[in-house]
Amino acid sequence: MSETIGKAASSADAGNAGTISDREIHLGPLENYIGFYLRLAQNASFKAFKRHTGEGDLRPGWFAILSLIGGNPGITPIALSRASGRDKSTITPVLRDLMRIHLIARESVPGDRRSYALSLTPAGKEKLARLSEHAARHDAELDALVGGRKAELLALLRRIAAEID
Amino acid sequence: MSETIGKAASSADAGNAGTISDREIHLGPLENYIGFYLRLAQNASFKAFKRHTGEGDLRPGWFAILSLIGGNPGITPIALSRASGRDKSTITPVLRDLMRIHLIARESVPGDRRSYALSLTPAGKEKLARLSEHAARHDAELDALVGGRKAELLALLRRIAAEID
DNA sequence: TATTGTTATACTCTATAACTATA
DNA sequence: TATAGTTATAGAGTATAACAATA
Repeated sequence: MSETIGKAASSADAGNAGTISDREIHLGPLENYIGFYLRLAQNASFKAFKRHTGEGDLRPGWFAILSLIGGNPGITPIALSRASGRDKSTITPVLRDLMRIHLIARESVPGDRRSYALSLTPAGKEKLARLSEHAARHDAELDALVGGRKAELLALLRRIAAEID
Repeated sequence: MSETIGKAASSADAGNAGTISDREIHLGPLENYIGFYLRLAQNASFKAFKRHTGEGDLRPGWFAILSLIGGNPGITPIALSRASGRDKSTITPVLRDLMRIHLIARESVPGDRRSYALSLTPAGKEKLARLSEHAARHDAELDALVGGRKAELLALLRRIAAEID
């Protein structure tokens, strides 16, 4: 019924008369809200991911995009935006950055002059490989936490991602 | 091995020769990354929450804060920041906003002149009650999706939130 | 008319660092 | 010295709306 988040639980209780100390916080309804813990978990995971990769030169949003282009040479920006679950307007600047440092290349597509096909450059492939190592290590950490219930967790998260909204 | 996110799966295939269409996107390693789906699920949940409440006058970050103050009258900003898993510097502006529209009140605490105790005003309690209805409806939607596995999902998310980082 | 991609703009969440006033 | 709170600043993620080019 009473809980504290993260490391704060172990901090000392100041023992003030009328003040609520860390140790006795009531989360109330929040405690059973999936949305609340989804935010906490995602935030923690994001921070850990940045720590694992950010020391180098990765920007957090890049990995999924590079990975999708690497796995789908010729993919268009619009398909990319759908696959990554973001609006197309958020893809443009990422692609611009990746182009600027020559990790990806664009090529016009014969059938449709509005669009273009994306692919990784050799440097992009190298970078993706390096990032993948970091990402794999990161996800291994998550895997260790969820133990044998990873498949179920993924299934639930996928369902939430797909069916809500 | 092949998957598409969200509603894009049902969009028409343009049938262009060299282009990757929505229907055939390979997520690759991403498909088994907890972090990837954590982001998608959290984002979907967040959008749905905004849709449920945002029509009114709620700002997304407010609910958790109001809820924590409501459940812990006299709580201090620093305890609030720990309970909500955010840095103290992110709490200040939220409290300022909530003060400005008179949903919360502050009172000095006898033992420590650096800090102060927070509580909901009558208007704050009313607002929290109204928001709680929206939030409950939102979480009920999530509950329906996860069915009988809510307890396990919460346990896993809590563990990720607490032990990563 | 609808779609692809870009741009402009804005909002939210979050953090770090430097500061003050206390403790 | 260490902690509570504030401020300034910055960065990531995301979205909407309006636009040009093309379908």
